[in-house]
Amino acid sequence: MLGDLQRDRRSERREATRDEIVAAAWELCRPEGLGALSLRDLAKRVGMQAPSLYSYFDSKHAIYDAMYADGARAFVAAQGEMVLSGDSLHDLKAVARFFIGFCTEDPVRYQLLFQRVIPGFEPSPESFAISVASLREMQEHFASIGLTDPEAVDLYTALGTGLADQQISNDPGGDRWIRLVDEAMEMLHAHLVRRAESKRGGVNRTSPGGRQAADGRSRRTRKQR
Amino acid sequence: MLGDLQRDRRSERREATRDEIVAAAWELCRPEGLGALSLRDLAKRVGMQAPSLYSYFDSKHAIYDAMYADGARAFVAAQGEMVLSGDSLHDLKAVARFFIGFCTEDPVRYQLLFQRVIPGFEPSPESFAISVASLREMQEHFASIGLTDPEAVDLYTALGTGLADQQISNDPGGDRWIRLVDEAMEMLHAHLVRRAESKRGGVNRTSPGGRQAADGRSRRTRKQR
DNA sequence: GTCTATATTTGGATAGAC
DNA sequence: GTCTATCCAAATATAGAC
Repeated sequence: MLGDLQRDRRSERREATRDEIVAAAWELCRPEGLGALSLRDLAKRVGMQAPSLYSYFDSKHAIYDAMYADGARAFVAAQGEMVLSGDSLHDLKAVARFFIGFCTEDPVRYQLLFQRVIPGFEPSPESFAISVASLREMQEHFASIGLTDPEAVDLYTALGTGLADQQISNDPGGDRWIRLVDEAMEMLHAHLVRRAESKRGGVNRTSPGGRQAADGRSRRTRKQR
Repeated sequence: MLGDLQRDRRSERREATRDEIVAAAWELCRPEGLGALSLRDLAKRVGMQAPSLYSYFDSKHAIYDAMYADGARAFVAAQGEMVLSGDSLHDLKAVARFFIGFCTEDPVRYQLLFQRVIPGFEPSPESFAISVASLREMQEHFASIGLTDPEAVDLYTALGTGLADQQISNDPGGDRWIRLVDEAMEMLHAHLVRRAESKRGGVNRTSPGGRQAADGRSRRTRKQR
């Protein structure tokens, strides 16, 4: 039992150091992008010699992978903060604001999670599983407001990533596209209502207070932003 | 005069080789992204030794810059192929299809032109000027169909890049988002019409055959996708 | 677990013969 | 303009003392 306690303290310490390294890696990448990460610089920043990092990570890619998992977990956490009302337009806006906010508040994280920029790197199955779960959760949100049509969801994700991407690329730190989020969602909502009227099935016309049954189970498991 | 002729032949040859190098660089980047370019590999691919490249380019960044200029020129050329009718919805679709087609047909080019992925690289003023000119041309297209409101243009670019980006990241080689272009543009058009009705000024409700005076000179010169 | 020392590889870039 | 030879710097990664 005493052995157990010791092992616990040790692995806690170890975890803390790993987290410290990952945090330092983010900071190191912030100014110049993910490609600018080097083990020497990283070690210096946490007060180690470069080889010592190998006590914590097997390779540089393993560090990227830990960063990926970290970013994905941040996404899940932020997603948990969202409060949905059941009103489709309101919730469309809420989810979009959340997504664009998450992307723009840390462009490097966005780069790692959503773009393939490191030659040869892809997240491990374990890290990837985190983001898959969060995307499933997002699809459940969509379903809860009656948004089950795959094409409608695709339209939504295109709008969301487009706004985020333009904001990051062309007005970093500003709000030129962020402030268009509500208008964009109103546009989409109106379109989906019209679409539903002609096709039957789509978003709720008006949100009847209560939540709609999540009748449409998500149809795709494919990775999607 | 004879001297002139000789110099001409020589510089033509030189230009041809430069082009050959740039073309090889594109191919080399295609599989793994821009970060995977190395001078040794590049030289090997064109049948040279690495140092010989320095007869043609001063540095690796100079090669990226030539690639950038090449990509921007391709954009201009493709843009020239577009035929616009003066009908706002039709032209909205045409421009969007052009843009998404251009982006998705060569994701690495998209990466170089529209994303900052190489640590420390930015295009030279001369190369950048090419893309600035093409963006001005695009804004004139917008103005010609009465799309002069900056926010409307921003909404348009967000939609365009979002569709392109999702297509590249989540369905490379497919058409899952490409096939949504027309619907997206109809959505945008309807929105702008409604917007115009309440605000006065926006897109033409219906396209009166002839072109509308490009009254609204583009209000921003800022770089924009 | 951290260090020093070093291996190894691979970059980009230069010098100088031809 | 192209080559060989080489430099130099930086990178990842390993070995082994402490």
